[in-house]
Amino acid sequence: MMELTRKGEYAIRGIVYLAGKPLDKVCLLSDIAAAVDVPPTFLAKIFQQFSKIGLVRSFRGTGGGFLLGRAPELITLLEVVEAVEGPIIPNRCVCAPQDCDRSAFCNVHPVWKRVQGQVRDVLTGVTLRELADGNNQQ
Amino acid sequence: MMELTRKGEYAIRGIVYLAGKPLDKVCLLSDIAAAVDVPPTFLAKIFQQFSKIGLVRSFRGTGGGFLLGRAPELITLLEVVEAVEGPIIPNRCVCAPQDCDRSAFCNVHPVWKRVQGQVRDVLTGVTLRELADGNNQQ
DNA sequence: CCTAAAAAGACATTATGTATCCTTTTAGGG
DNA sequence: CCCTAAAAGGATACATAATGTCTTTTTAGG
Ligand code: SF4
Ligand code: SF4
Repeated sequence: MMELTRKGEYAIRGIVYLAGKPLDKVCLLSDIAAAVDVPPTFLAKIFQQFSKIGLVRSFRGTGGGFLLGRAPELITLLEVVEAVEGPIIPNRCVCAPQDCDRSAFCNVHPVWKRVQGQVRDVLTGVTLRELADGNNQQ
Repeated sequence: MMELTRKGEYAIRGIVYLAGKPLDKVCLLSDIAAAVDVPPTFLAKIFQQFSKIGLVRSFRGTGGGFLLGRAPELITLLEVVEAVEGPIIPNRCVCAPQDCDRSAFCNVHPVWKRVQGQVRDVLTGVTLRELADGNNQQ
């Protein structure tokens, strides 16, 4: 239960790699993919998603590539995860109580709310800066 | 991400229903399924799993059915969830660091450990007694 | 023995995850 | 103005997991 998908794992690897580079260093997708050991075509899809919401910026054509959309200390792990995995929802009713007609009197419902809060808190408390420091720094 | 499956949801509904009954009241699967609005055949599979690990006790044949394996205040939500969904694993490496050769220098790894701990803490802090009280009590 | 009820196992269907491939767009450089 | 590099977008293929259902077997009471 509650398992991150490959996509999410790859997404984190990729963007943490970027976070370890200078902010203005344009990185080739193929280089990133090779460095973090992710299928390049898959990572391409992931970075397209990142690009759409501004987490990374992209440049096409010769000399193109990717760089981080913001300073790594301003990007939380929660943002990254939710960008590719969708919102943190331990149970359907957390997001859509109206879908379950038991939610009115259900004592389990608030527990999932609490789980959601805790997970979000942990992930919000971690920035890409912290994740990048100590390893792929150069 | 992190979404409970139907199976998990159904499992909780079913066992919470049992927890709301007297400890010695044998309940028919068909009755439970109807009361908590779950496909009976599916709930049967779930309760078989519960039965194997002693979370519920079962009796076959005429007059048979299910009852709770222990007092509801002694069964945590974590037990119930892990029984049907498997362990709480936010990422593969939490359970098997050796599977990822990056785990040695990875700063993300401890974050997932923390997530796991928080979720488990929340679920451990809730017993079936608390979940049953206030609604299907009779 | 007959019937009620759970256990066990096989099967069917759908949804999700995990990619790959091909075509199109964009941009730089000669 | 072309040629090439590189990302964007769309379609597709395959594997795995989720969500059930069905049938047969075992167990137990009356
Ligand atoms: S029964 Fe309770 S926990 Fe389950 S989906 Fe409905 S509100 Fe949520
Ligand atoms: S890279 Fe880090 S977070 Fe990802 S699987 Fe490996 S150890 Fe875990």
